[in-house]
Amino acid sequence: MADTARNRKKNIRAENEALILQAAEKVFAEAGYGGATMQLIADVAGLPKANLHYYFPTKDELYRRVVETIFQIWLDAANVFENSDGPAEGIGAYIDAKMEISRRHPAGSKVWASEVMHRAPVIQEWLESTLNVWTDGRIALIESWIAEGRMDPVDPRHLLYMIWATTQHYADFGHQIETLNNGAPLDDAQWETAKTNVRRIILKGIGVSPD
Amino acid sequence: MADTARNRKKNIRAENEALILQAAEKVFAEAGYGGATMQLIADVAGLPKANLHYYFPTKDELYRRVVETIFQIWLDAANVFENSDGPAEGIGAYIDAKMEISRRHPAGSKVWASEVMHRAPVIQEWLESTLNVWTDGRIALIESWIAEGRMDPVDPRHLLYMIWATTQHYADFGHQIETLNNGAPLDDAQWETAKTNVRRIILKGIGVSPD
DNA sequence: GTCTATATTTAGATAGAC
DNA sequence: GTCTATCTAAATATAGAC
Repeated sequence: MADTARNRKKNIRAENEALILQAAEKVFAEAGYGGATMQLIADVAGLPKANLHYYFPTKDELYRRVVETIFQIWLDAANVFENSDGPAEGIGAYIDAKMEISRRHPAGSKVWASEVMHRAPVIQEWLESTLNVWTDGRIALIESWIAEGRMDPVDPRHLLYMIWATTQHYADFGHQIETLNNGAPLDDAQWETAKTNVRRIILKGIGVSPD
Repeated sequence: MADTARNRKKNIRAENEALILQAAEKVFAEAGYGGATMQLIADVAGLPKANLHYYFPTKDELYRRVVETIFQIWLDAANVFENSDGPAEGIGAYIDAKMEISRRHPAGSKVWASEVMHRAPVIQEWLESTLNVWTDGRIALIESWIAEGRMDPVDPRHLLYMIWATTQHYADFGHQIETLNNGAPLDDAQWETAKTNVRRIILKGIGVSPD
């Protein structure tokens, strides 16, 4: 009985936190940290402002939680890189995965971009540790592929930057892309075209023939 | 005499406006529109806050002026595209010009990115007119190169997006790149490496051999 | 766990002396 | 043209009844 009550409370908490985090991601993405207000997030979430402060004591804490959920998604996508047996599959799948994230989580991508542009007040430590280690590992992997003659001797670091830049552009600059598409979001076929072009140009650019 | 006095006043105005615009660009880039405060901009410019309001009545007006100065720079760079006789020179020079802008005007690039991410409240009209026309013109030019067999039949639109994304990434995500470079900004040699890699991968990726 | 009312701080903007 | 003092609005955050 006590357990049931406790579980019900837990569920309410989990549901409301998820609701608030979703609204916050959207508002932080569209207005930036400084432009976002607790009132607006509350309105989007459909809750009174005081409830936000009940679940997340400060705006800063809420923002931090939003950012954390994002790089978890990115880390998951990074695995396709590891579980491949060559540049065509590994880099190709990584590009596909990143394009899919841009399509499915555009708000998250924008929050990340904004955070980095503002000198990463929240994720600086993570950039220096996790991302740095991940990048070095991927660079080593790419260098081994180059040594085996499976792709051109490009600078792996700048190749990674190009992949990040190009794939995230479809989320971060989605509004510009939409405007240049007569005000309409890319449809399924257009996303497919985008994905194919990005993958083909980059793979050919580094001397890899697609599978 | 009256003329001299008038000119002196004009100079003071011009100088102070330039001083404020420079400080504002920096602050808007680092804090976003919502995070930037007139007080902070005034501090960076070394002027009392009231002076900002004397030269720029509202924060909105000041921001608008900052954004305007940026796309003038971008438009100038776009000309190298036109005055070329083929994809190797035209696209190669455009990439170089955009990389150089990312290096010299990182703050401006960030303000632009932020503006687009927030659904372009100030530049929407300009996106729909000037940028749209410019893009269509460049697409037609690239399509003519493709028809002449001077490059692969890629989708010109997504090629342009890739160039924008990759070159601007070096400004917008400069902090992340710096962090992954042991906390140091890219030096001359590293910028050269970046530029060479970007140009080479993209040109090869679209079937163009460099000059 | 919810929500109205409110305390407190800080922002954008202006008045008015110099 | 400069700058101190100040107004007003809006933001974060909390108190306390329910």
